[in-house]
Amino acid sequence: MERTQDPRTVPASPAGRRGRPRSFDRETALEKAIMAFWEHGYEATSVSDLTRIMGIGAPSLYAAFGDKRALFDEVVAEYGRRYAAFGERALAEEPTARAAVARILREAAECYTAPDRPQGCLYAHAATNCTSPEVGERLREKRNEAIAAVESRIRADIAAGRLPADTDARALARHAGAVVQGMSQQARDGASRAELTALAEIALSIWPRT
Amino acid sequence: MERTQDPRTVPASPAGRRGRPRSFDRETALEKAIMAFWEHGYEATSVSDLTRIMGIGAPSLYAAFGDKRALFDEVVAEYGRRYAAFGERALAEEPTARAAVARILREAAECYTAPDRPQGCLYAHAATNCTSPEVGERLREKRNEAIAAVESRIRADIAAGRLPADTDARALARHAGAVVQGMSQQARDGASRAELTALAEIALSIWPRT
DNA sequence: GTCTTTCTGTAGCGATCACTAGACAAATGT
DNA sequence: ACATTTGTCTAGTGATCGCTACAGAAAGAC
Repeated sequence: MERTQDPRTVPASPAGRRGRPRSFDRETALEKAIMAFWEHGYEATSVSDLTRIMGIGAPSLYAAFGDKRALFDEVVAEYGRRYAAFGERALAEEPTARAAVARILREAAECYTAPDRPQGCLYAHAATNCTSPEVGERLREKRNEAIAAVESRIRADIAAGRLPADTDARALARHAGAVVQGMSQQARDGASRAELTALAEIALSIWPRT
Repeated sequence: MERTQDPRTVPASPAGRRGRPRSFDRETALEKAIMAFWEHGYEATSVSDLTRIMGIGAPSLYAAFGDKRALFDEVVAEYGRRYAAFGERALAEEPTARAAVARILREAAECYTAPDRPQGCLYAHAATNCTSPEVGERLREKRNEAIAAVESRIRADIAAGRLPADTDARALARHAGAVVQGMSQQARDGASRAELTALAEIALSIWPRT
């Protein structure tokens, strides 16, 4: 539990590592995998797709990442850190639930239509209709956790008197979540950034003005 | 072009049809296929899944429906007639765009959480992350057509003076579409009918009171 | 140098995919 | 009766799936 670090996640070459060093950069390979899963989803991205896109052989992929499922788990985690953190940041940094949701909707419109990236949200689309139930369940939890986080932020505002006491926090959170999820779908269906932004502004008008 | 009717779609047994009659009911087999594709999506439903669920052998399936792709096309068409027609009906029957959208959102909450049926909307989920691009494109068109239909209904109301002249019809239609699509996702993620109904009522509050 | 360790490339594993050839079964037409 | 037409069944097609055995290549340890 001291020197034993998982050899798969280690950068391979720096001092102490014996044997032939890895011939590819693990991080950039993971980034390619993120893009592939993001665009085509878990099932529709085959291991041979991955090896071609990542530029490595299958045995190298399995040595570095475990198996397809473990690679996807790592992709989901890294995607969360790199591309889906704007939600948590907004909830943490904005002074009110309304401001947080407003920022989430606006940033979602931008994030989901960023050029040179797959459109929409990986959490929403990469594991729908999944043969492996656990993979689908993993992203389902991510979606429900996101809605629950908004809900508890709303509850905090209600408790602080910033929102009416009879506010239906759960429904309000589900509404925000539904709009975000619908925006992701529409981004994949070809909606422009301007269209999603206009959509988001309309959705925001349900919130009582502060 | 007169007596030649596609033998695959004909009920098989009534007078005039020679040869061994079909040993299963084509309509109920199609209904089973609808449920299977609705629940698991196009790719995740294998032909052997279908033959097991429909209770027929693979050659019978291919003789009666063509191939997997043609069966799915027929499933989509029948699903549209049986389960997704509430949208068109609302747009045709309600006196205003607002009333139509209100009815669509409320009926979607019910339709997407009907017991003993797959949750959510087949159009929204059955062909995401699809290996075959045409299949995915087919349902994408359905989704975009639905939004366009709402948009033109809104434009009619604007032209008739029932909505302000500066109303952004496209954004308003996309908003309604996003809410419906998000409701479908959340139904699949476990939301109850009551939760979706509450969500829908909130979304409706963006519309100016008539 | 040689030994050990680790990674890479080839080549192929068994399982499943969508799909079908061919033999038999069951109806109608004459 | 018999021929014709059509459906069903068994059994299997080639292709692809995720994954890996094995041999050779490239590094540190001695």
